[in-house]
Amino acid sequence: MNLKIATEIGKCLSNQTRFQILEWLKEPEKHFPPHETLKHFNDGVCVTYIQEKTALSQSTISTYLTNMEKCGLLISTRHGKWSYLKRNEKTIKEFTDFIT
Amino acid sequence: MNLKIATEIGKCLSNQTRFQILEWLKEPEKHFPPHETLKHFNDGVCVTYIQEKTALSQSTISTYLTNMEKCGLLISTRHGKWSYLKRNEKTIKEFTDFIT
DNA sequence: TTTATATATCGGAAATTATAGATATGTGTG
DNA sequence: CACACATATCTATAATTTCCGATATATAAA
Repeated sequence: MNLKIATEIGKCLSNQTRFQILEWLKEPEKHFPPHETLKHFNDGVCVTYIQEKTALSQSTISTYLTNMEKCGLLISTRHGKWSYLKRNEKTIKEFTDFIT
Repeated sequence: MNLKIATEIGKCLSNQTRFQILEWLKEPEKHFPPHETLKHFNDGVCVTYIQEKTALSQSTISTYLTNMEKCGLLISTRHGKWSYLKRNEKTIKEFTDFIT
């Protein structure tokens, strides 16, 4: 972790919706309905579910999630036509260690 | 710690200068000259030293530091005409716990 | 009380971010 | 291949943030 990346993460955490998404993804089963095709949350939650819950537009949420992945906060996995997002606990730890 | 305050902290960490200040304040003696009047760093570093090191204007740094104090990242202590800033480790810990 | 120094606040121009709609791309299905 | 659906990217406008100079306030010293 370095200052530049840490600041990029800070930018993601400077918006309530993005911060909220990171919180929701701590416990996907508690905040999202089960996936019909994929029977588990091992790779996180699909973009559509996250988008519906935030009530922001699809393009906005897609951009948010892309940026959160770019700076390492999230990990994206594609299964067929769906993208699933989960927390990247390794980077999150590096970030909190960097602050502390 | 709650989402709103955590996001305010995120805003402070979304700017490289502010993030850098928080890092410098981990080890004041390493990054700043000794204070002439105050013989220790127990209450942190004065605004002027921080401002000089960043090379941004006095008004900008003053605003930065005020905001960082408002959201709980820093603690401000006045000694005479100087204000000294130090990290608020308690809030920082609450923030990192909130993320994790 | 006047002056000098340290910090805070105000007002505004420039830069960046937020957010949406339109469109493009990727992928499974008929 | 054509279609439907999930996601990504492009473009543009509104909102927010950055950052400064000017000015105000607080405190100490003369």
